[in-house]
Amino acid sequence: MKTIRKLGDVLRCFTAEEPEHSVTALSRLTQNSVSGTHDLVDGMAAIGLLHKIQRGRYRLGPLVATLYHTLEDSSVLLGAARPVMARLLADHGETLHLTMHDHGRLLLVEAMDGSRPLNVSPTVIGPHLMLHEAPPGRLHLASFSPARLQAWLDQHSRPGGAVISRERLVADLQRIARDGFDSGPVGEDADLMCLAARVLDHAGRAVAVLSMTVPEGRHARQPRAFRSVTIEAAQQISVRLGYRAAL
Amino acid sequence: MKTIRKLGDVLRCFTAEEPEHSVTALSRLTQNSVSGTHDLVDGMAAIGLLHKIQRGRYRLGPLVATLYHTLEDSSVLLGAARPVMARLLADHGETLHLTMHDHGRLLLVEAMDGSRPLNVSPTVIGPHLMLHEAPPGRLHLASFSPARLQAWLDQHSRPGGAVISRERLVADLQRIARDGFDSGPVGEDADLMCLAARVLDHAGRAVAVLSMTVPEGRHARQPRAFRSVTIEAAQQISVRLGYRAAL
DNA sequence: TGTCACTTTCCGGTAATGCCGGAAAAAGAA
DNA sequence: TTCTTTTTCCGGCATTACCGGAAAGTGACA
Repeated sequence: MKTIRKLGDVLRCFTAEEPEHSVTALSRLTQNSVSGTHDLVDGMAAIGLLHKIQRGRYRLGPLVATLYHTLEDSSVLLGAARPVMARLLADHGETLHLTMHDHGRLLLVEAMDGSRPLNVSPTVIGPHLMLHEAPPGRLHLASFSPARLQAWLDQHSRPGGAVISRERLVADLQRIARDGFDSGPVGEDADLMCLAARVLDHAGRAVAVLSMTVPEGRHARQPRAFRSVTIEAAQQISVRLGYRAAL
Repeated sequence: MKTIRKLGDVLRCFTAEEPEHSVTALSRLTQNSVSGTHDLVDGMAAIGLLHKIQRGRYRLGPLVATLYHTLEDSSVLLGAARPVMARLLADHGETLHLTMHDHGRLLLVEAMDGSRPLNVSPTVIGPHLMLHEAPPGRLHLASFSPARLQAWLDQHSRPGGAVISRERLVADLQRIARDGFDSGPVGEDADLMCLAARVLDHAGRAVAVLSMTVPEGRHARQPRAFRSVTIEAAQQISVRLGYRAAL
């Protein structure tokens, strides 16, 4: 299904930072011919996935909004997570994210903006991050099957490498998988501390990750408290999904 | 681009009422072979547009949420409409919709739930409606080019027909285009009164329709007031988009 | 206004691949 | 278990997505 993969590549080019693209820009980004990209983009605009503002200016289209509304109405995960996240936000005012992963990519399902005078921008966590670069992604990695993890590592730890020490990462992931929790900076930014906890569904499968990202200063004052409220909230979501802790 | 059209067809099968489908169900709905549908759905799940819950149970996927968040952050229309709609909701408490259209289909961009004891369900307006069945869609039709309207009519007024009187509809559309406003029931439901007004962008093009749907009883009491607040709100959105009324 | 540089759009030939029916595998139902 | 239903896999064929090149369109600049 080459067409669909390309379609996905094109869709992923549209981000909050770059919400608008021309045909040539997309063809460069996706490494395809201009004319081929034109056909693709034209089709996507025809079904409403993209919207053609002007000659050669494309943005995400109205179908995205339509689909999102049905997702919103029907997603058990969102339904379970929203109230818990809202409560967490009300209590602590820190920036929150709910993520999933998809074929080695981090997907942002829900983001809530912190309400404090000094708080973390909600855009720090997003699809632009490699999985291993921040706690949410590492938690996703930690729930990969061994074979899948192998494949991911083979793909990303090769040349000069995104992953510096493969052995180190694997060891970390084992610990993370055991705890269902990870914390650390986001990428290289030592001013941020991201705390991430696993969300499990009724069958005990890892379906998502809840994370709270706070300024390192505030975190340093009471690290254990932050850790426990994050884990606690993630567990509440899991329970709402039908997970029973003590089986 | 057959693949993309099919992809669109599949996506549109997912609604708030039917958020989950099996492969065979989708193949029936889209009138394609089971195996072909399987390939398609598999690919869509691979890029995250769909999510495979279990063997043969598909829902919309996390990519939809991700894309929506970037749309939300970047869409000038949403940015302009949201505050106006929120204000309108606060003032009157009636159910609101912001729609666009796409190749003869009604697309729901934003919906806000009424806050009164008796109010209209937000699901009455949606992609399931034919364009001519409710005021928002008629307003979209009214801004079609003559040729495009011809094509649409040819397609929908044929056999025993969705459109009963073609001449009547055309006359109505001319009036609607002139006023930038339409009101009437939603489909056959005479208990509902939907008031819809056109939203124009900086270049004076019709980009969306704002509508307010109220119980007929409340509407009958002060029809002119409802009409004017709806038109007023739509104009506010247009102005926020850069439209200048008195050119 | 005319020229130039660039981008988008159109178009036809061809290699690739999406599509289909049929078989196998998996999951329930009884 | 056995039977039924649904999903998944597979190979061959026809369709079509893809590409390069040409044409049309757009904006910049003098």
